[in-house]
Amino acid sequence: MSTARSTVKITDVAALAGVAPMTVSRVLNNPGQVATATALRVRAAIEQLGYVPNLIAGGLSSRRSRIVAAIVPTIATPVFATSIQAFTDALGHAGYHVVLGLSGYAPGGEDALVAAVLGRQPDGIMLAGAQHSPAVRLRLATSGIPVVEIWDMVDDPADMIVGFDHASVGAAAAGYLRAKGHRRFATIGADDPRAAARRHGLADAVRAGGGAVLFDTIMPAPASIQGGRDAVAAAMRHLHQPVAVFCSSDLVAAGAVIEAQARGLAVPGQLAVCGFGDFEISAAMNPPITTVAVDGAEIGRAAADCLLKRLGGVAGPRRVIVPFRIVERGSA
Amino acid sequence: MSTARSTVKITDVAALAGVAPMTVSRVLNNPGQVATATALRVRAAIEQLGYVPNLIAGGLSSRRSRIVAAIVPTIATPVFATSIQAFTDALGHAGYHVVLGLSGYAPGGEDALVAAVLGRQPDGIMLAGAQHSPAVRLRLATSGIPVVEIWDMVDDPADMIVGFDHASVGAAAAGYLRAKGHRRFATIGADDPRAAARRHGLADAVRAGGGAVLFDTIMPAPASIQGGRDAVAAAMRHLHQPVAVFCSSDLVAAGAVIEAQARGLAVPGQLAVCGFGDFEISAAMNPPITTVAVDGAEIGRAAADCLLKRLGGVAGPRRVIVPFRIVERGSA
DNA sequence: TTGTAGGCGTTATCAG
DNA sequence: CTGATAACGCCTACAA
Repeated sequence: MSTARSTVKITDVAALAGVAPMTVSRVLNNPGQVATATALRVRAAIEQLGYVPNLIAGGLSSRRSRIVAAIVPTIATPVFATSIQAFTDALGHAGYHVVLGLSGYAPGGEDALVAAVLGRQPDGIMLAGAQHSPAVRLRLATSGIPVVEIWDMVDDPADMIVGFDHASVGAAAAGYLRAKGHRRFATIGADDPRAAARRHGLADAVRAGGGAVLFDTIMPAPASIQGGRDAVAAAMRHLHQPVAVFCSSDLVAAGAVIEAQARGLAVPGQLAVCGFGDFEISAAMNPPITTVAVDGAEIGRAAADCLLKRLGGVAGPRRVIVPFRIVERGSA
Repeated sequence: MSTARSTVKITDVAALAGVAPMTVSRVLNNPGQVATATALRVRAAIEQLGYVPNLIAGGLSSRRSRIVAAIVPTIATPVFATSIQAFTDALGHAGYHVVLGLSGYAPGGEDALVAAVLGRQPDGIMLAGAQHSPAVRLRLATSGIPVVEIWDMVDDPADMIVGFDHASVGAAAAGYLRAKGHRRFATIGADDPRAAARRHGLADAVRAGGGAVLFDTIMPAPASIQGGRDAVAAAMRHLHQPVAVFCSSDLVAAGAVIEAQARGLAVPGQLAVCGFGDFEISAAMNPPITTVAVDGAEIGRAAADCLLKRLGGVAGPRRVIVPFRIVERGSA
């Protein structure tokens, strides 16, 4: 490859190879349609000129941008970061690029972002959660492109959805903790809709079983370790008997364990702690933290698969349930 | 906004508003040039039709994609995630979208990614680190677009660079720990070039001061809490006197503290621990972890500023040094 | 302040 | 298997 100028275009390659631009295009996009000898000459010319196809022009012409948008509240927390990582990897291998949109946790942050990103003519779009404003839903519907929602599960997704039911997570945690003999509960969680669903799932199951939820702490999203510490510190002013705390995130759970230990409370004896997410920190703590494990990377991969299937014209499932499971460790 | 079909284009808006397409374009891109009354009619038409400009077409025509590429090894670790978060936010406010590229830590992962993403005709590109293959450097140079490297500092950046010198971080940590009376050291770190530079910076300073580095542990990148635990567990078979460990990441440092506590070693008495990054976990641990703080979000913001300045035709600094500082806490 | 003409670089389509 | 032609939807440049 020579030190080519930046403006090598398909016509330059075609001229050097002695073919029409269309043939160069075919070598790149439909190699099977081109005679081997011709393709060889074209590839040599591409190499020699350092030609990089202009995907903007190609996208305009073909009406396929080969871009997929991914919109999540934040990537500064492991939940979405792992999914985005896997999603981007999977799509990258298929020749797609991911445009990242960070909507924050403020209501309405999503709308402007979706509008802006749709102007990019993405071939598909991925969104965190299944709760979107009517404006967003309308935009998605009129855009006509495949949509995958992730990290949630509802009966009526906008299009496709990959995740699990959060209320069931709470119920499963309640079942596990009850089986361990706990009857008094507390929750600590971030102010976000999915965390709320898990909290309610736990509370409903606990009450149905004759237990009690003595204390709820809600902190601004995203969840944090320090938030967990602070919440336990505050709760200890009110709670004078052992409880089991269900945390909206393993970060919170880790904070709860740290604060308990700093106060000389036995974990799980005086404070049993159950987290959510199975982040790395949970297995590495001492005691290791019992948690509800969800494979965020698998969610990202599955979401990419859904999109790629649809873009390939294959009808895939509308709802993909990625299982969660309770990982019993030392903290509860 | 009615439930418009997906293919509303600028000519539709123009027809409805009774103006030329160019006037619609001006309303969107150069509002100052259009009479207020005209602009009002145009905006009404845009609203009514639910028009979303096709940025692909606009980009092809204007030769400005309003896309910026960001290429980092991973976002599954707080280091780059916070920078990407801030970078994306800052550019989003200026009307740019970020295309995310995840190169991994394997050598050569960057090359294909840069080539592919340059086909997208980004207006600028951000890369983690200042060490790139000759192929990548050539591509960047011939592309002619602004480049910002982040999280490193060298004399000869590809173009612009925002970060700090990693050897100095190691030296500063050594200085701090020596002042605390430590003479025996160990390092635990990920196998990545910047971590290596910090390690060497520490080792050089330690030796220059008559101290000794007794033990080095290198783990595959990215760094992890469990990696820190394992490293301390392994080191304890060889070390029978107190040492100060310098960790390549606060995750590693947290693992070191957890493992030490699990073994009944006093921190900092028998094992002093210094981390890097000032991630949330460090302040929240007990004892809280002494670390070298770097503002990853500030790096992302500054990188965005550099790019935006250049794209706006303003000459900015080539090298922006984002300071680090030692945060003294309980672990060292 | 507004409009007209032309082209951005590629690919769909149809013809050979 | 290869080529010619005509868009794709918008914006730059110039003209009125």
